[in-house]
Amino acid sequence: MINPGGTRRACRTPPARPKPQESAMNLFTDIRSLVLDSLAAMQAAGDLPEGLSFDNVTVEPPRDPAHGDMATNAAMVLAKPASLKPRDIADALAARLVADERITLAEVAGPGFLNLRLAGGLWQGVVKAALTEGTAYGKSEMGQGARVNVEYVSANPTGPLHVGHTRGAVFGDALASLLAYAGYDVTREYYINDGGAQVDVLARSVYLRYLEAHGQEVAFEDGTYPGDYLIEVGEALKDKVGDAYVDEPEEVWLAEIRTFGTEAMMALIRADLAMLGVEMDVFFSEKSLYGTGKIEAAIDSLRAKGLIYRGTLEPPKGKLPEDWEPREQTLFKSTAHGDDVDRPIQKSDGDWTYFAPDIAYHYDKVSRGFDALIDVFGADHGGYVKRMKAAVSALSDGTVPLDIKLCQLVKLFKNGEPFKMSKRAGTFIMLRDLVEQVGPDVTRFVMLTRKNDAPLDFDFDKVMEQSRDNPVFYVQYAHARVCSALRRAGEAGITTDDATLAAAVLSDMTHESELAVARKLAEWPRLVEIAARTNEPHRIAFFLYELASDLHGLYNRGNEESHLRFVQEDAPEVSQAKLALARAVAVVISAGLGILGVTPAEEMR
RNA sequence: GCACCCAUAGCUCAGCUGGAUAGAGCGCUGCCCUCCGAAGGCAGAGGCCACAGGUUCGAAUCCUGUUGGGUGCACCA
Repeated sequence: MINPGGTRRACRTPPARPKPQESAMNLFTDIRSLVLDSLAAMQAAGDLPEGLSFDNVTVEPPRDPAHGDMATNAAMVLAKPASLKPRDIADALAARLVADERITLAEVAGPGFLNLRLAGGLWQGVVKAALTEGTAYGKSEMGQGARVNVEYVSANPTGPLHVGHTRGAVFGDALASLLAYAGYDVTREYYINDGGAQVDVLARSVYLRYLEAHGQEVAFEDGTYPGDYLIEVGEALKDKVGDAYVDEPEEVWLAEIRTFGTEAMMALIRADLAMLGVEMDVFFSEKSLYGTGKIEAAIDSLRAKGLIYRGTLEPPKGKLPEDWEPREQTLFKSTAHGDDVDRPIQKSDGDWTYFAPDIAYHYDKVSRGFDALIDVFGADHGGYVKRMKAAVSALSDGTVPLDIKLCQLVKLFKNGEPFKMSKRAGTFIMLRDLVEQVGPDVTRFVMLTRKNDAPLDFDFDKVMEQSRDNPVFYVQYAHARVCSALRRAGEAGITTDDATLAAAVLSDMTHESELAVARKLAEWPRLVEIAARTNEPHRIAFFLYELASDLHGLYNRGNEESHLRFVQEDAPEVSQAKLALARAVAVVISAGLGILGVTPAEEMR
């Protein structure tokens, strides 16, 4: 619907073909290298002592663009270890920097900042990089191909996904894409909790629907799932086995129906995820850990490190549970790896606790050779973080970092009023309902406009609104605007393919509104690295919003100053220069939205 | 009682490895369509960055404590 073809073709941003040697263009790292080289030269000349660490030297965008294009803190960071005045270092550094053709001005400001003004040609380089590299402009090599496992969703296979799962699904998926973009080798993984008591409950619930399919009246008591989604599972079971289980006791059918039901639920969940555009690389079954010696192997590994023992835990402080009694259990000495108390891995009856298979699962991940693990949990699992980190630390001897990202709750609103969800009243909102109502793009983007650890208000009405109030439309509108301009230019007979635009001369691009856009574009590769380093994909969403804002500002400026317009029918070359910048914005928006899993609109309807 | 997360404009939120005069949106006030898409833009008002100490050239950011809110807390997942 968005993409009927024809002239809009020119606007699409295909993933750039892999380049021979990925020469990731990043103006900030380029200039930082220049600064470091200059500092080294100062050392060689005796202006700076030897043996200084330059690790804390940064080159970053200044808070106020009036200060310059970039700023470095080098003088302030080095003043103390070098026993020199910041001002003196800054002056000497400035003298060396301006000798480089890329730096037109370097002035000391404030407590010792060095503000840099860059040669105009550098902006041309940024635009050109975006146009020739396409959405690969901004890719980083910081990951160096390290293997990262991102586990997310991992909802129990007992029913369809609801809104709570949606946030984790979107977050995990965007994080995985972000890390891939930053040069990591990413595996997206889902842990199926198909080994515990809750799948027995599922099996019994399916059995009731099965009896119902045979015309029996059934009652859903406490401890069974009454959801309608099991009706067709019961019917499917009837189709498969006929009346074979109708009058049989649980021992006969439980195991098979458990498998049958779990598979049906996973099919449902996969379909839900597909609606959101989420595709996993690996579905890992908890059940596969049982009876295969895998749990025992993981525990043995810990035992070999002296971290398993028999003991009795202290009762929790404060309110004592009613039925508390001291028990001797098999414990994991998680306190040796930063946990608050040791954790039981076996119940008093000898069965494994839920923690044991989780240990085994993470042991498996470590064994598969991942360099880093990331778990995405709901905030209600916050109390679980320390023991899981302790387990991975112990299992990998501290060599494999585990980062656990907690996603806070999603609060639904309608017309500004909290939307109460109730399973009984049937007003519980499922992922499917949400996506069908507002679409995958809106769902995904909105879920990413908040830090993962901050609660999220999701207002059905606001999210459908097409205004600046709604960041999705705001960003997509910017992209569509560029597409529109390219279309019009095409109609005016101006050549607008990326290769032509990349060659356009931008030398007269001097207006502040244009420079603001160029600076923002230059910041993209840097932002990608920051977002990847912190595992925070929301930074991408905020960046895109700001980039869109700069683009809209420039566009509207063209209404007052016609020389800024993207399309000037009587001046094809000028148009191409303007369009090159605009098109570069579209490319970066396209790349950013690609990471978030949102399709860039070529036209607003 | 303990642990983890959070506290920034009237409201909803950004804020990078500690950096300059703390930024957006909404709402409020006033402007901009004979002008490339006004689904947009420009300008203005609005702050004790919860509080108190500490670290340092420099703290919304790091540390300690306090207050207020969320989540979790043996034998369930």
